[in-house]
Amino acid sequence: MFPGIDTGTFAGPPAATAVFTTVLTEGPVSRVALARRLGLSSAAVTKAARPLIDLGYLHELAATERSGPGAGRPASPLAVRAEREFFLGVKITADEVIGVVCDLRAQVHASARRPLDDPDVDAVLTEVGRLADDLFGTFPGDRTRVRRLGLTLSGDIDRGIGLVRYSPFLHWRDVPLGRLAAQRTGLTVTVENDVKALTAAEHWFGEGVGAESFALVTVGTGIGCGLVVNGRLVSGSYGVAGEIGHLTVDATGPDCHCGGRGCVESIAGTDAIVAQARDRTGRPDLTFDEAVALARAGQEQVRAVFARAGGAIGCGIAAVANLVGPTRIVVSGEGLAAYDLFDSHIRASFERQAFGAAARCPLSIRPLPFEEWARAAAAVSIQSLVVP
Amino acid sequence: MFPGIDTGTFAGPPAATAVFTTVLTEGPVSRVALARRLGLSSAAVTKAARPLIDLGYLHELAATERSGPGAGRPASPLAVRAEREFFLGVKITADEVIGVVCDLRAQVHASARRPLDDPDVDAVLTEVGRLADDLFGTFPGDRTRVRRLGLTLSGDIDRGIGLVRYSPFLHWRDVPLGRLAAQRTGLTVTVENDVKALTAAEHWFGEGVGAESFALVTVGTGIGCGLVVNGRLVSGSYGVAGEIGHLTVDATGPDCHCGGRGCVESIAGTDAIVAQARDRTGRPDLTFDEAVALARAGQEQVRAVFARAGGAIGCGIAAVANLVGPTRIVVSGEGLAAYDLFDSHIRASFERQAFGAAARCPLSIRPLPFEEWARAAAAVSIQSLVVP
DNA sequence: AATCAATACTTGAAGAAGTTAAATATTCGC
DNA sequence: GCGAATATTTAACTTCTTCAAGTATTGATT
Repeated sequence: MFPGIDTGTFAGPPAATAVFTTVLTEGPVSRVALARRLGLSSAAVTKAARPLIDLGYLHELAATERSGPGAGRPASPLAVRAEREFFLGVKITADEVIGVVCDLRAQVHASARRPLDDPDVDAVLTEVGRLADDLFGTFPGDRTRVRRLGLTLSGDIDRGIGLVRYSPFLHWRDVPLGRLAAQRTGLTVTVENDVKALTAAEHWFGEGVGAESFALVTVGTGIGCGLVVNGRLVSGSYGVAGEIGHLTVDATGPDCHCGGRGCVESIAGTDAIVAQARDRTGRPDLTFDEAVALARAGQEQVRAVFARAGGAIGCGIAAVANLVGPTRIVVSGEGLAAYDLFDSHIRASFERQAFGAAARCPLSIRPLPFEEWARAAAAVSIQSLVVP
Repeated sequence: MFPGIDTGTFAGPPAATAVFTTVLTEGPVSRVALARRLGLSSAAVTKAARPLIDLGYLHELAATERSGPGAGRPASPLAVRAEREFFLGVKITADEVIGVVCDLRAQVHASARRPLDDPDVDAVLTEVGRLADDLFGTFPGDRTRVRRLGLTLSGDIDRGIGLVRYSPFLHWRDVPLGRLAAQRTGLTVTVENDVKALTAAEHWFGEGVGAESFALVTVGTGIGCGLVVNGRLVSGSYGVAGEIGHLTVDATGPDCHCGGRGCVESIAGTDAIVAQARDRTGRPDLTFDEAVALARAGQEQVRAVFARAGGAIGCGIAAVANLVGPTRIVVSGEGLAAYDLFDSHIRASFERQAFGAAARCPLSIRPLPFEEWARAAAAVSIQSLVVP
């Protein structure tokens, strides 16, 4: 059972995978509850759990206080032994690499970042290696328990073979990043698109837990979206999916760099907001932060820019709700540092444009801690251990 | 094996279901090809196929001419015996019921329609019963081989329990149509939303065959969309999915009856087109057909109305491509009687607004034969036999 | 024509994964 | 301490699939 667990794979019977992922994502659960949840017999759960316990991935919690009617043997819930294994997660951006060490439950145990001034593949790999060293330096746990690394970056990625098909900001094409990073670090590497990783992380370890379908929207320079439908991440047949930033919301709106017109991003992207704020205030050197400050100070024209942006984002989110009907939607991203200026406009626009019962979809709007992106990379690495 | 095949269920081992659906949707295939396609051993395919052949659902085709390199035993491909079983499909609209009899491969063998002048549940059931009698009257095959009925109508449907939660045009709420129709007809009944049914039908028996993800857009009074993602029909957590008609495409556009603004439907729905055409021509009694005639005759103002409508539909379709990235998209529906007026505008708008590689998604734009909706109902019934 | 290599399919034994039913464990309320 | 209730384990059995070996059928080669 789980023959190759120490050589890097974790392929067991389907029931074992199901049991492990359920315990991992839905906290301590008793065997009977698992059996009901997964449609298995409790005997099957007992059998599936045994090797996982023996290998140290799961353990039994002390019997909990009664919750039911009264009588009966108390349950001994199964829980994940989070320190059984640790994972490196690294997000690569245009100007820095950000890394964390997480345990099996995606809790962060160490974090670090390094600047990046050369987009060359080799230079990036070197910095990733140094970042890993930095992380090992501050990581208080047993470093022999780190065997996996998750890498994320924006662009067109083939997760299956660890290939970066195209990265616009690093100017990479067809870089076999997974293989290269594995050679450098000696770790088992998973590569994934950053937004998809964040979506997967939120689906397994965040607000998306238990949702059959789920969407995560990131607001920033670009406006992106990751989708989980019927429990699976949506990838898009041509590599494009969740491109909420280029939905048309205003046929008479500004031209977009994508060639379209009135795209969400051309109204609500960071650059678009700055451009509009400069235009309205007549200050051609205004920065985004200054625009935020002006809006917070009550400058009506700049506030209107943010209101329009929030409205466009709301329309985009409503489009997601109308088309795929997710159980819940999380809105996040660096751009949401200006959270307070967006929130109400996003909600108002969403509620107006969501069709019928789709408006019942709960919206969480919250800024994102900086290391969350790296944590998502680690989360993808955790997934790759559990569901290869 | 397949113990209840004659009592209405068709639940066999997973491999058998997989083999049958693959042969059904992807035409005659040899056992080896099936094994490769499904990730099974050829032994498993042989064993799974035996009872299906014995029951008369599959048969072996004569060995085909060589296609490969040369040597080797020729394949005896498996094919579906289409006349093994027949299916009734009925679409219920506001003013008529349309029905067909299909074989296992969803080929139409008889078709009929009856007017409907009373939206009362009982009256509709009576007409469905009479329609079934009409169909049996003209059906040339063995009517004891008809055991299933598929019913479709627009609205909010729970396929699992055959419940019509809400039908706007019949003013039904929570009608257990599946149970009622089963009592009347003595058949095993499946109920499904009409657009979802059409999507499923196209996915199994039409242009969507083999596509991992697929979208079907219907243009008419309403503008709807059915989605298949990762091989499964998208249902929407709150019962809403594929609501392409209420995506915002023009923030400064007309108010929509849904409460939103600039929705696709408020620009490209049949009613919206008529209203705009009346407005532009100053003829308050203009009908849709007259508007089509004027446009075809070259009346520029009316042509512009159709152009704008096509543009809005193209934006909606681009939104689908950008968000879920289907392998292909079929555009169809009654409204496409005016196909020639829409086509180029839909394509142009789609190509402009589809992001990057999403524009590679092939678009089929074609009008829909009237009985296609009823055939889709039969197709859903076929599915319910194969995958209960 | 006989043989060989290639490919398709079948068979039977062995194994994996799950189920049912019965046994065991642990608690509460009396 | 006893019985009812609930959780977990165990063992026997069923079902499904694969593996390995064998059969079938063809084209190419001798």
